[in-house]
Amino acid sequence: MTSLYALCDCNNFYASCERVFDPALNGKPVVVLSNNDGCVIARSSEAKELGIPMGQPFFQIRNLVESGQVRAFSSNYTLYGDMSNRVMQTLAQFTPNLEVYSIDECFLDLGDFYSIDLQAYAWEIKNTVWRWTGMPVSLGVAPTKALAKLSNKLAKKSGKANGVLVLTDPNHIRKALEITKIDDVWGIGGQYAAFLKKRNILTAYDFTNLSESWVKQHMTIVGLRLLKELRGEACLELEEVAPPKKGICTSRSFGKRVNSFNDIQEATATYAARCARKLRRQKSCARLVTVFVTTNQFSANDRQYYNSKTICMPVATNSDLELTYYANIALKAIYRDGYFYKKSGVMVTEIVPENQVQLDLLDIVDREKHSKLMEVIDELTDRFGRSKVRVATQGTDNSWQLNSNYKSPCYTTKIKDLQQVWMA
DNA sequence: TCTGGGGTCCTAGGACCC
DNA sequence: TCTGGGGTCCTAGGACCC
Repeated sequence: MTSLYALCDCNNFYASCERVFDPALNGKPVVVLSNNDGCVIARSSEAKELGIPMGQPFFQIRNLVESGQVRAFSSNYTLYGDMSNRVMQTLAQFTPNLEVYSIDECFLDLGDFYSIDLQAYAWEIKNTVWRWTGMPVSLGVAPTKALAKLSNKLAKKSGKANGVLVLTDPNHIRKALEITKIDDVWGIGGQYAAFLKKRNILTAYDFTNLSESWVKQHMTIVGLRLLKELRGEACLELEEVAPPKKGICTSRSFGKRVNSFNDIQEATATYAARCARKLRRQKSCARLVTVFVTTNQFSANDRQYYNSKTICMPVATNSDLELTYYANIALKAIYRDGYFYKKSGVMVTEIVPENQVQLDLLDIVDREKHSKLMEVIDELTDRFGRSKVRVATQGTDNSWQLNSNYKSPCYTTKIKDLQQVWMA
């Protein structure tokens, strides 16, 4: 039995999300900015044509935005997450087995659909997603996940394919491998691409002609799997349920330079509480908490400082109160006066399922009470929004918070924002 | 030439992804 | 003035054990 996968990928996802709710943006260059309005993380095709690269610092294109040539948006993850759910639910109509690979990508297992007209089926998927959600997508269909990825990339690039490419014929697969540059292969990053090019491996096809032992020796077992996948042998399985995360991190750059302990303390407590909430959402607890702080690496004038501290807590927890408490102790251990800080973060690791926490006989925390309190806090947060209820250390001033000066309304999730659209 | 040998666990670091 | 924020897996090498 041969395998068959489709990779469905939203075109310019964040930019397209902004467009769905504001058709006036159609045909115009649109960019979406990272947190803190720092740099460009998504571009509409018109913005790409203007030559705006991924990751370009926003201040370098601010003039284009202010002169009206480009529309810029601060990232609005609530909106994007909701749009993503709508797209995935639509895709679920077309196969019982799918893997949500990222916020804008999904693998569909088309297992034994070889007998149907795949070209027509792929077009039906694309058209249905468009009709139901307003999201433009591209589809690549092939016998393995790596080939489906490659096929998807070609579907996007080729005017003839127009967003849908089915690669099942061996001759077509070979042709596709030949015209795919080695740097465009899924799983080949900058380091490996440079390494391979030096040895005159320039295309995906060149790569498939390497020996298994050579690839394994130089690129580990990960490279070997990729080699087999590109040759048509499926090695990567569909992961239908996301495994629980082994580490959870919340970190942000500050909206401005920060040099007061109080501000960093508030930010760090807020990040710790957010980690706790992420833990509760996946029904886990963590034993280790790490706090790090850093100054602005891009600043030539400021004195630089980076440090981190990990604390092993007596009992694995997912309580806001405990995590903010220990994060604060860690922060005090590494904080030094006299620096301008740019970023801090909290990481939790050694994660275990909530119901498998090792208890400690000397434990003085009333865990029953904490867990009930967290339940209430989560409910209030769901209803009234983030940080309406919080630990005192999180503060009320929050002058350290990020810049987000170009945010679109949360069209899909907030009544107030919906009204704004209706009134307009 | 040849310095005992083999197993496990942990960590740091390097590669990749979106 | 201004440069994102998450994650994963794999390997090498050291510590430790018998």
